[in-house]
Amino acid sequence: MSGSTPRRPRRHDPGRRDRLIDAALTVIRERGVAGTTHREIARTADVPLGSMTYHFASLDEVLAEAFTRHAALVARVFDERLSAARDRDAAVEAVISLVSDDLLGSQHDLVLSVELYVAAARNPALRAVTQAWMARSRQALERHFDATTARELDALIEGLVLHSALSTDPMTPGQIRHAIYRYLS
Amino acid sequence: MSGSTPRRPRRHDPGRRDRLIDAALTVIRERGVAGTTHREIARTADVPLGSMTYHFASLDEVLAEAFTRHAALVARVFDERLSAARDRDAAVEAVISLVSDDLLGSQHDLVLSVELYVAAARNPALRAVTQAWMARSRQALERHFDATTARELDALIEGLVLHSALSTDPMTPGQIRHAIYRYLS
Amino acid sequence: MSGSTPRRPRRHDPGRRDRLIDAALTVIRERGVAGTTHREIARTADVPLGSMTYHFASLDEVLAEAFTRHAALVARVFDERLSAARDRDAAVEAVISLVSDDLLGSQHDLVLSVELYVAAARNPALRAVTQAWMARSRQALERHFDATTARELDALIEGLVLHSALSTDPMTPGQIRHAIYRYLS
Amino acid sequence: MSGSTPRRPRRHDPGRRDRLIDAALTVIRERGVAGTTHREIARTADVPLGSMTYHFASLDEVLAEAFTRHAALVARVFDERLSAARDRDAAVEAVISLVSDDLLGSQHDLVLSVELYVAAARNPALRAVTQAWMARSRQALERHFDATTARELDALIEGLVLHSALSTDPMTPGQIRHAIYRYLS
DNA sequence: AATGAATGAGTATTCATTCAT
DNA sequence: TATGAATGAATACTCATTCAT
Repeated sequence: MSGSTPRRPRRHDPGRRDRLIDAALTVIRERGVAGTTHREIARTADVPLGSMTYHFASLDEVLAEAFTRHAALVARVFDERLSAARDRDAAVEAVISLVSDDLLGSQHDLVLSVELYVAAARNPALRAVTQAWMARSRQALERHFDATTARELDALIEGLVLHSALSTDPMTPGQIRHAIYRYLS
Repeated sequence: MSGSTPRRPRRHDPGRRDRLIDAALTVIRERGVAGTTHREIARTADVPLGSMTYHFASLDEVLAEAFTRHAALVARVFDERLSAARDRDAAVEAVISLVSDDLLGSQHDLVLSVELYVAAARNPALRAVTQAWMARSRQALERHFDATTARELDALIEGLVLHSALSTDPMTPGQIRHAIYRYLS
Repeated sequence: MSGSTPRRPRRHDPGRRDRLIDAALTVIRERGVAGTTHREIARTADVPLGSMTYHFASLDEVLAEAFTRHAALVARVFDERLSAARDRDAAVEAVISLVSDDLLGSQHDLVLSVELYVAAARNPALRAVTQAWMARSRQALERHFDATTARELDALIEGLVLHSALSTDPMTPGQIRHAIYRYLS
Repeated sequence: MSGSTPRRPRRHDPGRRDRLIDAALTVIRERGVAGTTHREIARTADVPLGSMTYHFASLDEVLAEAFTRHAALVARVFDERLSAARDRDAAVEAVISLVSDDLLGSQHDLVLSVELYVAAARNPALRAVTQAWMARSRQALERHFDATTARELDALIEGLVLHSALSTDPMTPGQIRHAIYRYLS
């Protein structure tokens, strides 16, 4: 308990707030929102507890910042994949690889997203984050698909990801491709 | 301090365990898994705190029982809707009404389901519950659709429900119908 | 810090709530309301911290109970002194000895009373306690004096006590007697 | 996070220490000594937190300065009222109007005074302030009354003020006048 | 001369769980 | 069989004060 902690003389530390947000994302991934506490984040970032409440007014603020960052990262991938597609066929491929490679590839972010959904159900501040995020991914899809299709496709992607996230036998890339093709055919 | 507590003389109370599970579901719905505590459940069921640990070995046991019951209720609706369908067309209508009426109709159970998904991500005992549930709804769909279609359809349903649950403008029944038709066409 | 605390195996302890209220009064006397914390009270009563919040919903509740008890004790002395007086002269003597002996005699209760006054200025629950107490002491005085005199006398008593409490040279019994005589002459 | 904080470019600011003392008095009035913190004072004065410990060695120093200023203000009113009185009758009127108008007129200073009394009970530095203050108001009274009368009158004033401060039905000016007349008759 | 950042001790409160009756 | 009392670990958050810039 004691003796193992090396001295930690780090008075001047610009960018600490930033590192704390990253640490929060790590903790949410590993322990869930329910297991995300000031202490756990501080420990993960190797920072004294008091530092948390210096940089953030409340734990909710930390969560909101963390999820905002997560949503921005995922949304960027969406944008990049879809803006790189030159025609509809390429867009379909982009969606498939988005789900197979980006979303399901990293167990990590997948759990994060689901955590965010649930947290948003109780926390209005977080709900704003999810909604902005949903809107942004829909817009990315609308580069290539009409509004109705974009919306439905977005829901299908959500379902495929969630299902795979929770299943013992998640869908293979081939199965993902099949489902999306079928819908978009 | 006195006078406000109504008498509660219920020493012999068969079925109390049962009522506690229902109370747990109520609390999960209203406060989320994170806000579900022995105390809150006991208060909701109007039962002394000590009664909780008398009937359940741990809070996790309570959660598992509660979610098992919830899953059974939802699965039953799935079964009933789909077994009532005489042909594929009727099955398609059944799926549509399942989503529009049963799942989205009651905000209640919708939140409950998402809560379960996330809780399952951390808790192996709960994961078994979700998986049994997923398997069962897939089976119900397989009465009318081939295995691949059933699986994909199940994911689509999930996505539509989740999306609507979190959106400020949830899909209308007409939009739900459109999405499912399109997929099954 | 450790090693000096003897085992404290006291699971069954009826009357604990009561002892906690007394402990709270002790702490208020010694440390002031500002220095009265759950921890300090628990330590004084030699009881685990968790016990405090088991018996009281909040620290304010503890304060209210403690001051209510204090007020009741002081009011009782008032009642006894004054009801023992057979005529007006005896009543005057009773008031004098009340101030000199009972109120100023014990530095203890004197500080307690002033603490209560200030706490009441911010805390409506405590204000109710002070007001009930004021009313009661006025009633006791009204056994022997008309309403106006009772009220004014009550204020004079307050002033004499407060002044003496804070002064480096508090009034002697003779001076107290002189002041009261002069007013009642 | 941004945009809401108005610019505050006040590097050179003589008289800041002074403004901080006034801000402290404001905070004590509104939140009590218990609620008076570096942060609250800095916020009230619209000054960075670090400025507090730059100008004052400790919070106690701030309190002492604040109360000293408060006592000086009240004492000045005492002096002015009483030095304006040309004879004993005028002095009696002066005392009455002191209590009715100056002390009870402004709820403000009334609470402040009582706060000071209690704080003084625990804090020797503050006790010196109250005692100097008491001495000074007694001196003012001694311009017109003998030493014993001055002392007793001072206590009566204290009692009338405290009583009125805490009562739901504070004394009317007429009642104040009656009490003081009776004592001085 | 002045301040934003940092920190560690402390606060009220919640809670799962244990235990004596 | 049932329960009120008890407990210790944990939680979010506050704050006086120190320090590097």
